[in-house]
Amino acid sequence: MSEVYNHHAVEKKWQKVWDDEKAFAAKNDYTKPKYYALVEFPYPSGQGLHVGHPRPYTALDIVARKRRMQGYNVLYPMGWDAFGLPTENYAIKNHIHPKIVTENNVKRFKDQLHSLGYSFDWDREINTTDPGYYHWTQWIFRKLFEEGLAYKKEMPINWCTSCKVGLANEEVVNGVCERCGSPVVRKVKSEWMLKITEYADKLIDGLDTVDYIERVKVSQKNWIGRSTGAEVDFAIAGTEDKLTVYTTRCDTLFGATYMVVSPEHPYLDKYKDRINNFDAILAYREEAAKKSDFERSELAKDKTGVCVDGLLAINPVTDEEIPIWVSDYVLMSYGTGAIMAVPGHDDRDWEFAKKFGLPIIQVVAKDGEEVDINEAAFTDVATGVLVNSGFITGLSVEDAKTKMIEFLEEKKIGHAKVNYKLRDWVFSRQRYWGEPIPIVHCDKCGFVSLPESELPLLLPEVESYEPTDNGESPLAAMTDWVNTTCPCCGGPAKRETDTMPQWAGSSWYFLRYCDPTNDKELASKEALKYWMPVDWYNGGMEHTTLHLLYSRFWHKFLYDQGVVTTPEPYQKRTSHGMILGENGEKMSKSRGNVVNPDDIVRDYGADTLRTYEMFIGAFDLAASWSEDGVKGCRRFLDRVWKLQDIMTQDTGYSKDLEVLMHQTIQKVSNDFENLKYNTAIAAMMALINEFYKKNSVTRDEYKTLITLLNPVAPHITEEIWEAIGCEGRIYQQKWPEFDPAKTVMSTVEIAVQINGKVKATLEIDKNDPKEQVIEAGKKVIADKLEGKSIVKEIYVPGRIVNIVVK
RNA sequence: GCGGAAGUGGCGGAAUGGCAGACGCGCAUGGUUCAGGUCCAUGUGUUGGCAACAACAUGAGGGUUCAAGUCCCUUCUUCCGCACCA
Repeated sequence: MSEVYNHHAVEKKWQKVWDDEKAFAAKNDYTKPKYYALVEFPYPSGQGLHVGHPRPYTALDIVARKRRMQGYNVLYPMGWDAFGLPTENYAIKNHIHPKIVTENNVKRFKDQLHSLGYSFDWDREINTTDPGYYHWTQWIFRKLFEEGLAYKKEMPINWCTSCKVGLANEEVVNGVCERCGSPVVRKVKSEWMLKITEYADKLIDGLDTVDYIERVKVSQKNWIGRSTGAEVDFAIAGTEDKLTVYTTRCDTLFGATYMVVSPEHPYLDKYKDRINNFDAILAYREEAAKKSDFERSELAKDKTGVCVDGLLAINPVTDEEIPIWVSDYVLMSYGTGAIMAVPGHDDRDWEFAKKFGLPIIQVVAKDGEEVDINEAAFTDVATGVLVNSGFITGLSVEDAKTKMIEFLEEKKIGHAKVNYKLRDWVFSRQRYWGEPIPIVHCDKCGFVSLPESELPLLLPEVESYEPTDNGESPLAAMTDWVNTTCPCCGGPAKRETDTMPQWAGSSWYFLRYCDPTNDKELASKEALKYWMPVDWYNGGMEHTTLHLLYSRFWHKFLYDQGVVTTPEPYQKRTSHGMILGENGEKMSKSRGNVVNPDDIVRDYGADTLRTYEMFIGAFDLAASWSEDGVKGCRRFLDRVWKLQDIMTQDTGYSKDLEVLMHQTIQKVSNDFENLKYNTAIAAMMALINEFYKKNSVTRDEYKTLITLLNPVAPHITEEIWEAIGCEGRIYQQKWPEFDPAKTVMSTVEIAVQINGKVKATLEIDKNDPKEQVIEAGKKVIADKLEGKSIVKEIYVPGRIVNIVVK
């Protein structure tokens, strides 16, 4: 009899063996076929690993282990995204240097990951806070600056009142700080910006060349928000100036009965002498400025505005004078900050016109039906036909747009135009624990980047990491660090004191894994050429419009610079669902439903945790934790272990299980590729149930089973491999193969139906001809066919006979 | 409002248009055990029936089809993004 399976001893034993053997180190042999599997590297928080982490890590560990068994040179690396606010806040509170906090957290995370038996190549471990790493983060920033893609701009930013730091739009959630939940207000500050908008088209178009799950592509496209339309100039009566608007519906130009400009529109100041109610407009602008973006949109239902008294615009196709209004529903940050209002055919304009009694006229009618535009705006593009619109009357909306653009371009009063919702990326943070921005400001030369030889620019030691109330980084107080000389003219200059956002280090880390210790370049050309692109990248949906988009942007920039050799960083992107608490709610301390993976590893073992997290449900959907489910997986592994007691020394597969063996190999192989880990494990459970039913398993059947199971439960299968006296290590074995011809039984049981309802079953040979099977089927249900007339007979090979009767 | 995902037993969840509920949990009965736990066997969608069996079942309502959880239309609910983007 085999001993009871002792996960403590077995797991420790094999983890040490794998370490000693450097079992999972990627080889620098660039002649072998490669496979690069990647999971998002964690932020080493003080809480330690969460049971959510192992889900994606295990999934790609399975892929990585399987690929090695298939003969690939596999790169499956891990590292630490270690700059960031929680560490800094902890450091401030406990008076410990963030570097020490990070070291402690990393150690804890690493121990935890190690205890789970992942096949990471720890020789390639990276840490974004390591100067040898952020050297190259700064190098890329420098390059962005040199190419004009990094610029400093005075602008209203999202300011977190508690973190005392500016946030990117992506980091503001429902008007509060994504991280701490404190309110976010607008504050004008001078910030470093990255021109991600320059890459908007490339970021959209590149999506057609990669294998990402559909919802990731859709969200990135929506976030970038490309819209095609036209810019149109409206003359301002009595001036030489034009008020330019952006519209996606230039076909409705004849229906523009007024205009609206954003409260911040520069023309308001330019023409203040002509505006009779300028005080009212200033008051309105102040009101609007006080509101955060969130409040503006929260109050969206109730439109507000002021008419600009003294300025009139001229509709360029009707030549009629129309009023100009100011309203905060027009955003200065999108389009031109001004719109033409077509209340008949735009819901927002309609609402505004109703409220302020502005004229609503119809210029689009529904094809063949009456529409009452006094009841609601008519906005349907598909069925719209132009009316009351001069030279475009009678055309469809699409045709009218084309014709109108031709007209505008000919008259030089407008042109086709593409706009994006995407904004440039606010790239500076007023914090200590981030990469210093390698720029100095010189009164004579302006902003100057540090020469490459001065990189890395080390983060200096400071006395206090507290952010300052005036919004300056703690670095600003270090005058002897701040004051420097200009690399350009040698005169006095000041260093930039803001640091980079957390997203900087993670925007290129996958490149560093290819060549992690290189001190001459971010990675050698050779290494990049061999390893890139990442073949399979799995990560959270929450990063779709943040890290995933940012890193694609940086990578495309580096591609344009000739630094990397592929236009896209990731060939395939998948996403895992969240692990919820037992009660189906999100795990959180306050809900008291947090499960610590250490406890599970201690009580049931790493293999059980891995198996359970893969078995819990469809990989891409959220799943609730269940301790009973964990026990079930442990029971399965125990049953795999105890197969040793019924193993025979027979070779090959036994006759009666041969088909099932081949089917299982096929199913497990396919399911591992298609994120269907749960059904792969179910298939292995079903297989061992058959072994137990027979009360025997041949040596080869057992070897195949544990080889299939090895990527999921690497420790126990390694131990069994050794215990039953097999040569070498199981991780070095070849992935089992199946013979497609042997995945089908020669005899099958089919269902016999009358009118689609099963009435009997029938054993047939799969090669029996159709007529013979139908006859046999009719025979089985002969009594039920009496007195009925047969209308139709259907045979689905190997599945069903259906007799249709009246 | 727009976009995305999901609604199937007591629970987690399976089902290239072809026998709905694989696999697991839980539960029930029996066995092993001094006992509890473990482990083993059998059963387990609902309703009716001693039974064989029959009828009903994939959020709701229609449709296509010999055949629908799956395809089409209408509709309800939940979750997650985005949200005055002209």
